[in-house]
Amino acid sequence: MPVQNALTRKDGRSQLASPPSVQLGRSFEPIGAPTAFARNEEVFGEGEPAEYLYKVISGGVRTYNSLDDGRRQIAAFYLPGDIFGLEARKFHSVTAEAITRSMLHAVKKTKLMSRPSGDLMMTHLLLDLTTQELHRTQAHILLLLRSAEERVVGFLLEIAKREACKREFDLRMSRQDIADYLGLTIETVSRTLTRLENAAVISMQTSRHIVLRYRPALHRLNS
Amino acid sequence: MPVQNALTRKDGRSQLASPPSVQLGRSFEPIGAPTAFARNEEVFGEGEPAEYLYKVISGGVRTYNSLDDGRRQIAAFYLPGDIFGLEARKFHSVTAEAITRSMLHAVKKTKLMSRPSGDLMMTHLLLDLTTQELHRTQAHILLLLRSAEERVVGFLLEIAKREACKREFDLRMSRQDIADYLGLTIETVSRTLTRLENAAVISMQTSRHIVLRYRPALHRLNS
DNA sequence: CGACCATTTGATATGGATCAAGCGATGTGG
DNA sequence: CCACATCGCTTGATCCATATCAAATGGTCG
Repeated sequence: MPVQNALTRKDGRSQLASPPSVQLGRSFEPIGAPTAFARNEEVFGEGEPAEYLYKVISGGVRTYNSLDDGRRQIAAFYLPGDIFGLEARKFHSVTAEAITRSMLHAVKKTKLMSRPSGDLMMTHLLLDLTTQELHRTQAHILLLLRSAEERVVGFLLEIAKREACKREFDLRMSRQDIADYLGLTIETVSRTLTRLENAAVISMQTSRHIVLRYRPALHRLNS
Repeated sequence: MPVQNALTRKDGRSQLASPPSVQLGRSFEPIGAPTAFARNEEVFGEGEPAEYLYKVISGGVRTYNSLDDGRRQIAAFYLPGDIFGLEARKFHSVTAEAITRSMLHAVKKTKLMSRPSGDLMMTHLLLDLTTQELHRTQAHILLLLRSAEERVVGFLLEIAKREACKREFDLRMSRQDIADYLGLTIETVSRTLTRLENAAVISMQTSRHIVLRYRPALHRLNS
């Protein structure tokens, strides 16, 4: 069931005061039907031509770079409502995969361009999206400098902010995904979550279900 | 003496096939005179309104976030020809300071907007700059995941690519600046450089003057 | 020359990686 | 319906890269 946040209401209009000119939904009025992707299915690969933008309807997507030493750096997670597929160059610099079964809405960029005043609209859309990506990326850098515990807490707060219920939610991604996003090992992520649970800061009914029990501590750790 | 690279020739036109629509110089034709900034002088501070774009004429600039624990994360170094001051929001999210005595050319954004077809041009300019920033930031993330040695080598190659002479150059920034950019301590940066010199991969006449002596080893380390 | 600041070098401590094993849920074939 | 394999996660023991603490060196400017 797709989560509907302020940027993804059916009518495609935001109710938030949009920082620059963020009305992303507007340019993404349904054209064609959403496509289904299976868990771990590739949406596009590094190096392929970047012709489409995608909007997550349900499920979730990870984008990543494969490192030469076999590791994987996850660049971002895209949750329902998020748009991805944006690239600076003509080709994708990351690979995108569904993290769970997902519905994605794809729009060909040239199609957007060809509509009346498409160029201006497209440029604005791209600027908004790029700006948002830049923000996300800068925040990611700041996260990577911190201790393992701070990274994990930062990650939980980041996800919580984007989920419908900010206090209790299911993680769509595996421990390995989280580790690859935070630049940690799976063991460290696991141990850190266990420690947070022991400290009664969070609780986990199952390994994928998180309850943020004591926010002040989380924000203190996230300082 | 400002370095002139392909993007900053006097006529403001690039000779490179520009990836998206990068013609940054064009919009930055001299309006008013450049301003001098002393070493460590602040150009703008975190939280201030972002009204101007700046172009580095000579010297260099660092942008950074102050971390709550007193550390400092340098987001980027801007060298002659680079444009900075771009912000997603209405306010600066970083502080900018001159790393050496620098000449900067400032252009008020509203001024660019008010010129004929200013809005379209401005949007394109912002998109180009934002895209470039996004690239830089993504590359920065990948750098931060590597070992100390790989980070330092990556940094040297990154700087070399942007300097006039790619084999031999002066570092405009201190060891502390480098450390804060790479998420390392000053001691680790220093030790790593010493080790590279002992391995005859680089040489340093002075601590600020770098000669890349053996590229293959550098690229191997950068893999 | 002397003070100051940036850099280097040395000794030790430690957070997180690595290696290894155990556990719990889920699914499959007999 | 149960034995068993598989997969994702957790837990434990040890190791190592980098931080930390401390001091020496060198370069610059008054």
